Amino acid sequence: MFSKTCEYAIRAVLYIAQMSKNGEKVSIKSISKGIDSPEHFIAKILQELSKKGLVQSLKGPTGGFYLSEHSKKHSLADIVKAIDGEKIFTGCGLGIGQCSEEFPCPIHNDFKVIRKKLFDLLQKTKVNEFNTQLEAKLAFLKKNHT
Amino acid sequence: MFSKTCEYAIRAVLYIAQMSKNGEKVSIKSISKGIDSPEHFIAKILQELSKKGLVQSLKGPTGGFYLSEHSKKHSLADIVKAIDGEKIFTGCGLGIGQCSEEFPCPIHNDFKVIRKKLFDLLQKTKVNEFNTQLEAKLAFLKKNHT
DNA sequence: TTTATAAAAGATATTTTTATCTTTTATCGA
DNA sequence: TCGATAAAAGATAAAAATATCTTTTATAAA
Ligand code: FES
Ligand code: FES
Repeated sequence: MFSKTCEYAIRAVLYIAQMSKNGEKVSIKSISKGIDSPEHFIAKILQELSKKGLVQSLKGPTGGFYLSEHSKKHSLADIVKAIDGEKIFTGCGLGIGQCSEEFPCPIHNDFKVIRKKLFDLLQKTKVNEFNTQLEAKLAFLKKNHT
Repeated sequence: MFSKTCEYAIRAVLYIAQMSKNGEKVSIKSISKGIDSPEHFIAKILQELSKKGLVQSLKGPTGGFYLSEHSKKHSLADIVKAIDGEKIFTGCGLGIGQCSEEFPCPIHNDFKVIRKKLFDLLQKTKVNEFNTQLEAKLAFLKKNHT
């Protein structure tokens, strides 16, 4: 569905949202452990998200990643777009050049409904809305939640 | 959503279904043109689908690809499983080890609904059900339908 | 001001996906 | 039986995704 990079990205942002909710900053090491991803790889991904303004960061001691008030309101769709692009939301399910009503692929009519539902879900979901669930361990960001 | 390989695979099978509906056989060259895919690449993919019994083939002059009565009843989900595996139907949307009710990721509850809808759509759709639409040019398998 | 820290940036490596090319095998028709 | 045809099989190549390592820069605290 999403690229691995994108999966890591979403999990990282949700992790940062939870861990920084009272103004703390979160290190790459902590994120890497918290979402079970390769440390250097998630660093690269966060660099990209930082450039695009989806997360904030500060260098140096006591530095780390956090979310501005604005960034807390970003949606999961924003992250997917930043990493994987728009294809999943607007592209043809069978990969013909362009999705269009005029020259539809065979599954166009059914597929566009599902694609829309996926977009709506990701669009309405904001990155800071899972903080309490994560805190209460009612939701998880990695397999080994021990 | 699907890999490029999988997109080609589905389009190829739909093309074969249409072109071979009266017992004709379809060459790789024809398929490659009909769905606008690299000739050698679609050959490899069809080899795989043939091994797995999703399409039939015959070598030699007048040879080519076709669908047995049984193969005509296969679903798009069967093709997706054969090429991309089950991940898209059963895997976690955020890529944590396993999707489970017990240790769900934050989007689990919403995501599983969409994943299910996608599966149901692909499962109920059989490869031979677009023959007349394709014939009538009401649906297309490539961008340049000229 | 110096030192330690942590992210940014840049370079490199590995793996997987996508694509191409060549040789072999099966089958048909002459 | 022979030659042409078309897919199967195997080898190789190119591109993209994933991952790692090293150096640089910014920042804070001592
Ligand atoms: S044309 Fe294929 S999904 Fe719209
Ligand atoms: S655990 Fe993530 S989708 Fe079920």
